[in-house]
Amino acid sequence: MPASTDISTDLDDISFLGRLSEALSQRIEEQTRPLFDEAGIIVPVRSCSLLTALVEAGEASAADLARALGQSHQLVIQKCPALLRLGLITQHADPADARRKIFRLTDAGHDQLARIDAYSVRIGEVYRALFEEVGDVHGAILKALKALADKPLSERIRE
Amino acid sequence: MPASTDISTDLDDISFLGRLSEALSQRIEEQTRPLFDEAGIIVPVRSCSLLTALVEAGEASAADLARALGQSHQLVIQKCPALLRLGLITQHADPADARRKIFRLTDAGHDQLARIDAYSVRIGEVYRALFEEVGDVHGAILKALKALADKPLSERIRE
DNA sequence: CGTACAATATATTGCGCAATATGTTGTAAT
DNA sequence: ATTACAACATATTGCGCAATATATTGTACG
Repeated sequence: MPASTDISTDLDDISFLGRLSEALSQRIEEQTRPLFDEAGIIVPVRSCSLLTALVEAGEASAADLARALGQSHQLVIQKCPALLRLGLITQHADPADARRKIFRLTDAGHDQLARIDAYSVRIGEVYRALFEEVGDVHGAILKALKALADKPLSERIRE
Repeated sequence: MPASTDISTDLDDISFLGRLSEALSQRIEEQTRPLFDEAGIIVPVRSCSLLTALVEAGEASAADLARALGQSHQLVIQKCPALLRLGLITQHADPADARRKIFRLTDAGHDQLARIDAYSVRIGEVYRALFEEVGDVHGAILKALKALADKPLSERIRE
């Protein structure tokens, strides 16, 4: 367990917001894993979206999935071996294009997605309640992301 | 450069907030490094707080720094060799306790902190302006962190 | 004194991601 | 047809962090 004590909230420290948001990310991930374990979900938390994208596509290559997810296709390829080992996906040669290898969900993969799906409504409620409680975290982060994309810190500091 | 395209904002996905906050953390870090390079700051972005804690303490062991920073002392010890190599800190035996090794800032280390310090006022202004623009991101994240510490996701989902 | 235990430092290993490099196969231009 | 290039898959390497294990030294207590 990471040391989850104080985090500097000093506005003059350029990284303080980075540290805070990273801490939130970690906390969510570390609270998700036990939840998945209880529910018999063996999918790596970081690969859920991959499976979701795959079920939506029916079948897809690593490059397809990467495009769908906005990730690098190297990252997708790094994640796939674990999913293959867990028996959640299968890999096939593409008869039409020898470069491509096609992934498909197995029955076990569908089962896992169904288990995840069983939580989705409740999860939506939980997050909405959380935002009610603490304010619109995700809206705020989205806006901050966009603002920093439009005008990076370096530019802001020069003005 | 990480693929910085779309990120799922689907509330029903338990990890969406984790991904969002991680993206923010990454964006800040990747915008900080070039800024540091311009300013002749060679400190690893993630080790700034370590140097700050060290200058405040005057001298400190890895365990001291870990306590001050709320990090594991293993992590501190992992960061120190790089700072030693960069000539920013020195390591000394503690005459009073052979277990402890004491770190001190070198002149170069003080110089680096001075360079960082030269930005701090401006950085505070930039963040305040950012929060004016997009809302109180850091307040929201802090509250979310606290809320999840008080009542974890698993508990919230069961209710 | 000696024995258990606490505190410290450190090495090792594993995980997830980024970056880079390589090799293969399709495609388009000449 | 050859040549160049694009797309794809994959291996390798490195980074930062977490977790574990180990060794050393101090401390407290019998």
